Amino acid sequence: MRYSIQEVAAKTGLSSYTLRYYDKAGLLPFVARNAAGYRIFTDGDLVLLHTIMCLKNTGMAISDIRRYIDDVMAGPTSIEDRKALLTAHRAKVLAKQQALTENLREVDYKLGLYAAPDAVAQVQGELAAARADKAANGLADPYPVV
Amino acid sequence: MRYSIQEVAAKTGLSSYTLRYYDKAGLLPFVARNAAGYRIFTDGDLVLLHTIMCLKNTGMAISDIRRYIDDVMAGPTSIEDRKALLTAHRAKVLAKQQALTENLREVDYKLGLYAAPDAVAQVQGELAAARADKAANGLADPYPVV
DNA sequence: ATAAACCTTAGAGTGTGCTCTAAGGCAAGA
DNA sequence: TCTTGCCTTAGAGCACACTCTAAGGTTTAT
Repeated sequence: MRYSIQEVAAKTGLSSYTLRYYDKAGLLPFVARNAAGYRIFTDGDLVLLHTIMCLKNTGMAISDIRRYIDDVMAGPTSIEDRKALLTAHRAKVLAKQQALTENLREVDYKLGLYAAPDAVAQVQGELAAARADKAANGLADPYPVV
Repeated sequence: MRYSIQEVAAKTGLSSYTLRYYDKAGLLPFVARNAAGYRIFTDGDLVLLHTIMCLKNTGMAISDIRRYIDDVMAGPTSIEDRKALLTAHRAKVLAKQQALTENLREVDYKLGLYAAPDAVAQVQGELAAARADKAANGLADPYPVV
């Protein structure tokens, strides 16, 4: 099957602007053109585009995705570079996942506090502590009077 | 304890530029000033700054963090808004975590392929399939000859 | 008193990833 | 043939989160 840029946009959820931007950035060197210069995507192109979106969705920079695509275009000789690229990327994603989980725990703690039956009392306690901290340092109270 | 902007920068890992940017964006209305206009941070301020970094690290936009800080300044009357804000944020973070995990599985699949003993053969197979896909659609082969 | 090292502000500049506009070519139906 | 609606490009514009510069005031040590 052959697909126009709008069809690919509909299939992937990317805008046609974004697809052209990716092409301009060197991410789509494999996409063919017809006699008029229109892009013609094939199913194989969609598989590669899926990989690109996968890397993008895990936070890889466009410049690094480009390096990966250059590797794919180069064939089997680039396997070592692909491995290095993806291994480094994988480590970054794992670190990000862990940080996300830790930070989310704190958000959950706050949410638990706000959902507690004595939420008002607890929040008032926090506010009192913050005011005491300012007073102990000889600083004005920045919290509006309730 | 009282801390200068540089001391807070060293403690948090944020630059002094970023701290001033956050202040300008309304994220630090609770930070006091001395007679000369210098910012004076207290330990209580660092707790709030930690919360700000926690929200930032989970991908919350500055404008939403500002709304949360406005809530904190307003005291217990804003508990419902804080709950709404954090609940919505939590859902987004969970969705992001899940997407990250799914996309990482595909990266891992690719890595497994490249690490396999027959990696070269598999990559050559992929390349052959991509070339066949182009040929089947009457399109030129974009892959350089090896 | 003066130099060095802080701090302040306003506002300009940067990097990333889009997002859109303008000007024009191509395709298909009335 | 004309209109409508695609497609193309180059390049401008935008949103976000910083990051830095310039000009000037403050603090501290010598």
